[in-house]
Amino acid sequence: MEDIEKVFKALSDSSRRALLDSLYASNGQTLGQLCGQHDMTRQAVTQHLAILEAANLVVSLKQGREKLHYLNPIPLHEIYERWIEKFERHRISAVRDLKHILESD
Amino acid sequence: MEDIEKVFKALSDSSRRALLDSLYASNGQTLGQLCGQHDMTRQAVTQHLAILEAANLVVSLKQGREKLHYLNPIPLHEIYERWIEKFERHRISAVRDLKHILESD
DNA sequence: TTGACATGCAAGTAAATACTTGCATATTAT
DNA sequence: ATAATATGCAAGTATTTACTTGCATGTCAA
Repeated sequence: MEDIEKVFKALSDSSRRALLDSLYASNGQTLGQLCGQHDMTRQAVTQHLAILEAANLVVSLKQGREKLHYLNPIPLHEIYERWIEKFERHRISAVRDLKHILESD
Repeated sequence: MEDIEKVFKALSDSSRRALLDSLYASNGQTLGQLCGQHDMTRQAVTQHLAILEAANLVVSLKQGREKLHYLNPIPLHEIYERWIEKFERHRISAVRDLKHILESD
């Protein structure tokens, strides 16, 4: 799968976005800590984290028997460069044009 | 479904992202024109466009027997505000910190 | 008004996805 | 050493999703 495809698919699930929010609030959490904040089984959290890691949105590091999880903002930056920036550039005028088009029916 | 959920799900499919690219290259295309550029059945394109419309990424307008499709950049802006901007703010330092963390194992 | 064209609608199928369950392995503390 | 803790692995299930198929409706041109 293409890299950016993995990122979008990872972000398309609300449980995974909630995990990212947890890590934004407190970076470097263990699997157990993340489980404590979300109403999912540990295995579900593990699988979601694996998808986030495959998308490179999360980087993990084993320390003893614990696994620490860190956010990586780079894939979000890539989405910005590919899918936000160019639309953002003409956003105001594009919305104005769109309104005119829709009014003319 | 939450609004931003619809947007992420809409963006998580490569066929739909390709349709957005087509509309970015040439806004206001009919269903038939979009079908001509993508190796999918008309019905598949219709269903993808319905998902893009439900996410408000595309706005359509019937004109006679044709249906015209226009990009709407607002949902992308909302993703930017909710999911990109705040990570972007500390991106450089966050990546530096991440490297140090990963080097220390 | 008849035929060609553009799109709509809905049921069915196959594949992908999220989640569960049960057991296994590795690390730390007593 | 032993028990508690933290995580890994893998098979099974249920839901969602993408896609196909077939027919229906609406619009325009000759």
